[in-house]
Amino acid sequence: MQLFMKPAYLTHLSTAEAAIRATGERLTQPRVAVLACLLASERATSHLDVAGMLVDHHAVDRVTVYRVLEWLVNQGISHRIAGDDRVWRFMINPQQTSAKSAAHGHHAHFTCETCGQTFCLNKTIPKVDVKLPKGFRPFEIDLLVRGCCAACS
Amino acid sequence: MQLFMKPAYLTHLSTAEAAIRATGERLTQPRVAVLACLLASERATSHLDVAGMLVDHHAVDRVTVYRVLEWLVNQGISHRIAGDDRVWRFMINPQQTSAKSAAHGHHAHFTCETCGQTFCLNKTIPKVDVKLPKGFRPFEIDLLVRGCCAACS
DNA sequence: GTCTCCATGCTACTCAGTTGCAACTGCCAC
DNA sequence: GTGGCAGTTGCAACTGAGTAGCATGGAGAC
Repeated sequence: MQLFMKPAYLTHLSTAEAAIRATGERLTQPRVAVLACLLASERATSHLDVAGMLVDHHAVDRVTVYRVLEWLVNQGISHRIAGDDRVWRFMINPQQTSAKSAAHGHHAHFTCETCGQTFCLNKTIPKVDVKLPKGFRPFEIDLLVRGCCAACS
Repeated sequence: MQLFMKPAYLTHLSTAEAAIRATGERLTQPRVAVLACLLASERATSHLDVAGMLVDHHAVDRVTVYRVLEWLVNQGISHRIAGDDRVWRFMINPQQTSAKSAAHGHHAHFTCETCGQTFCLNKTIPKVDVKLPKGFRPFEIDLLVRGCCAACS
């Protein structure tokens, strides 16, 4: 008898598998499971969240979660955000498949000061017009909006 | 005989003292010294940098440095930035004196990926035009530009 | 099926930041 | 100037995110 709902990430396992195959790197169970977690989450996810989601069906060592998340960033599949609580949070890049260039450019996020959750704003890319001092060259622009999300308003 | 140069922050002690008096809170040596350090620094300063600057003339316990820096943020005198290395860095607010509202609004910073230093861009406030999803209310916008600073270019 | 090399899991570690508590001190009232 | 007290500081111990080293395991090539 199954008393608990299936975790949402299980429905993303095949997508995750395909994305990892596309990189040409090794296909392993922890990589598929961690990526499926990110795919299933609409919000920025910490390593602890990932480990928590996996604990029932694909228990993965916490160090491995760290390494897989870093690997996903290196592959350009996801990117990471430094939160106010000194915890890295991870999100799938809008262009899910692995083009490494996707890791660079604009990132825009919204952090709710009430519930602490972080959302990606990349669907509505903000216009930013920055004038830098002489000699400063920009590579990448991160935008973080703090406020109150729809659920907490 | 004085073999070493006077640390730069010593010239800011009186300004720091005045700013702390203006808050109406207690005037203590660690508060004056830490604030003088921030005033003397054009870049974002970590608690370790502050403790290092003070070690010769105003040695302050590291826990006290943490507490004073947090107090300065609460007073609206400075603000803090979460860096890529999970270390808080602190900067004086452009409107140095203590209006608490100064802590809210726009913050714009530039982080050099070569030397790791963070600069404040508030002299040239960038234009940001963000469209948020329905129900999301913004309080504050942080902008972080990554790139290469003038010295490293 | 075998072999090789990369990924994983485990343990131990580092380090930024926090907590608890006793001692100290700035400031106000007298 | 003195006394009292609340807020601040310093110290030691702790927490928790992230990292390093190393033996083992397993994916993929042959």
